[in-house]
Amino acid sequence: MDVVLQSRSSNSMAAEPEEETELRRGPWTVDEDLTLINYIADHGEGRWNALARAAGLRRTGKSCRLRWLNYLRPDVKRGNFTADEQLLILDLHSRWGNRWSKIAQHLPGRTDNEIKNYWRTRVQKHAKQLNCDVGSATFKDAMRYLWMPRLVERIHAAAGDPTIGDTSCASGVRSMATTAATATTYPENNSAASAVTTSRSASSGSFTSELCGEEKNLHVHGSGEKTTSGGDWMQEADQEFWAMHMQIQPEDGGLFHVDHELSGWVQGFSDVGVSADNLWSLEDIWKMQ
DNA sequence: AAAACACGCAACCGCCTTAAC
DNA sequence: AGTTAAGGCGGTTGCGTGTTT
Repeated sequence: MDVVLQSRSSNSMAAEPEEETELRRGPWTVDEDLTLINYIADHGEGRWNALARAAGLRRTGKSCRLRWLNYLRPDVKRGNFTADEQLLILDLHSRWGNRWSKIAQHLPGRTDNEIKNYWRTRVQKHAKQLNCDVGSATFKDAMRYLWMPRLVERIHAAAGDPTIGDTSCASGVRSMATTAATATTYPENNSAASAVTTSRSASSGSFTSELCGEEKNLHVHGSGEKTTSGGDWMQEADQEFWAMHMQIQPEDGGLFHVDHELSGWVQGFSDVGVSADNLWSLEDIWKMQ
């Protein structure tokens, strides 16, 4: 069943007579959207190839399906992801990987395409800034112990949680436990290493040693952050991440360990006389590499 | 003001699975 | 059991737009 596809760069709707049977590609027009919406309203969705023909749309069934599911469906939620949604994405991705449609099932109104785009544009960008792979232990550490707790802080702050002033590792993860536990249910919750599993153990009292290695609270700097779901919370967490992996002083005066993956860098920094205090910007880190 | 660059996102591609015949 | 078409999914592309130089 060969079809002739009109070039993506050619958006002209003024088809020549001999092109009447050509399938269109590229951005959808308002007319096409209305045609699809009206047809589905009358006849329902499914059997997309037949639907495309019956509706008089010169599109593939696949294209119609994609347009409907990702854009035209009335329950599609638009706009930025909330902190809850971002937290959920990070958590579910940590256990399921790139199973976008599966992840999307737990975010009502969000499409797999949108989540995939979010991951690629936001999350992978930060992995790149940390100069690590998204599958690396370094990145997972940053995600679990800093980005996710930071998101939970934002969720609680937005909800007016008075305990949110305490931004310690323990309190952040403790908060994450309650939020993640109530955010959704996980039909395949079998990942012992996942952040939420960890945080669930946190609620039973063993979180501090699990997450921080020692019974020490890491004091992270309040940055006058906004309590809305927007903002570059990852950037802030990046800074905390590097601060935590340098040998900075916890509240009791002890020292944190330095991860194996980062020890080389840390040594390099100390070689050139760089302390944790002036490592507030990733830009500086890149320059020093 | 203009060119270069970076980013976000809609849409397409190709592969795999499933269902119908 | 084999074939084929449709649906579903993850990966990738390319365009529009905003930002930086």
